[in-house]
Amino acid sequence: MKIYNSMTRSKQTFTPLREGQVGIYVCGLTVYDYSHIGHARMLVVFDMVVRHLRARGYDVTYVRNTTDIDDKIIARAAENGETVGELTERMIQYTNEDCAALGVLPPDHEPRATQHIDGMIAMIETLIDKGFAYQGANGDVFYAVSRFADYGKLSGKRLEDLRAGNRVDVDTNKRDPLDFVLWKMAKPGEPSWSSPWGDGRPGWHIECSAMSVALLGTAFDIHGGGMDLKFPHHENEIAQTCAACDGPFASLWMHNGFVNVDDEKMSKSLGNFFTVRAVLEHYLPEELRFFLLSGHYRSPINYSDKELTSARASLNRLYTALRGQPRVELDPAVHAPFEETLNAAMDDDFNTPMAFSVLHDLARHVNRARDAGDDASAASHAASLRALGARLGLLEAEPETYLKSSAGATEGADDGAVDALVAKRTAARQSGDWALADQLRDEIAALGVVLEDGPAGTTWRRS
RNA sequence: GGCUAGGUGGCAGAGUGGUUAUGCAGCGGCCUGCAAAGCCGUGUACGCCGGUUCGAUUCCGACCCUAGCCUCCA
Repeated sequence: MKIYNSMTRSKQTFTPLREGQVGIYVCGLTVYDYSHIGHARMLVVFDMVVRHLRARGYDVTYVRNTTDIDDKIIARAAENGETVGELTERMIQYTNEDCAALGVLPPDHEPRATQHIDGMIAMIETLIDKGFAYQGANGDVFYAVSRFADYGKLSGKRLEDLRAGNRVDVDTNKRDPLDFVLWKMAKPGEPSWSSPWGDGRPGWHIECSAMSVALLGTAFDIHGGGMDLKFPHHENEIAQTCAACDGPFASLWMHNGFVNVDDEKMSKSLGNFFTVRAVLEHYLPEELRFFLLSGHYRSPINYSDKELTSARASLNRLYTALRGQPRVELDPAVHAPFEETLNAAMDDDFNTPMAFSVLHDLARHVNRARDAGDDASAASHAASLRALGARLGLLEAEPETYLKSSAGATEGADDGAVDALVAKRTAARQSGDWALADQLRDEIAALGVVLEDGPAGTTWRRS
């Protein structure tokens, strides 16, 4: 298996530190608001990665943290007139709901920053003892970036360049403007923990260093997160963990690309911000998952109605092939070549677009066999399609249910009402009243329902 | 300005030193009461300019353009 390593900027053969076992740590969410489709991509991408590693026989320990203490959380809680705990608990619940909808399996460990404060304090103490950190005049503890020789290696930046392009306000508490905070002294009324330096709370970067070390040890296989986390977050994590623990940290760094809207980065100031729940008012969760995996995980993808509609069309084709196919055992002779192709695609740095083409290929085989009257072949190809779809967390719904489902409200046209209209039209067709039948079809179409007259009768689906 | 990714047919999006990606849309055919779905057929795409090569979209160099990061951020 080959995976692109952001650290070396090349695809490399993946060899776990311990044979057959993979430890993966992914930077999760800061829970102060609903999750948006950018978060969804990160969640879905690493879910896909973990699913594939497991399918290939690795015993995976997947850790995805939650940042539940942070400036924005404190500010938002105050705004809402609720406690930090109430806000974060609520947002974690919402995120879990989003994950469940998107077929994102729960990680093995979901540490929260506030559960690991002791580990963070211990790590900061070690960094101070080793001369990598110091307390500023205001009491905050900072990491001395210049002490860490490899600083900038991941993001390809040099300290001089960073200083040259520095736009950070001069902070007289720091020795170097690039130094970052490890421990922040509490302001009155803020949540705080006692520490050797006084009451305060951890800086963002130390959280992930402490949590990853606590759950996976100092050295583990894969560290992931969004593109934007590469600098400074991951750079700082490396500086912290390597300095504190005297050893190698993550072997491989994976970064997923962004979700853009109208070819621009999503941001609240541009007003092009989409939360997962807002999108799910118009599209099925599986459509969103399909869209998020339809491009390579490192490439940017552009969110738009057109793209989501296209995902819907693809999924309709796949489910239509599955529709009416009996569930049979996999036929190894049929399945092997397709599975091999899918594995080869996924083994090559998780090439999901190519994996998708295997799914479409299989759908064509199902349809072709069905049209040729070869029911056994159609059924076994359908079994393969289901199995390989499941590898990607797709096509696991009952086709009939999926095709009749709709993201939005069905506006009074529930399944029963549609069935009744279809029955009426069937009667008209049987009596040869094509005019009435066509009129009824128009009425049904106005409800967002497409009819398909087949030899076994009329079926319908929501478009 | 520095760093990092990219520029592929109408759209989206893989990939490859010479042979079909795939999906959507289009066109023709089959099927259908008509449709829909499906099947079959159908597109001399690879930013620009040089170079290497028998041959480059694929390798090398220059150029142009785009995006992300350099500030909280998936």
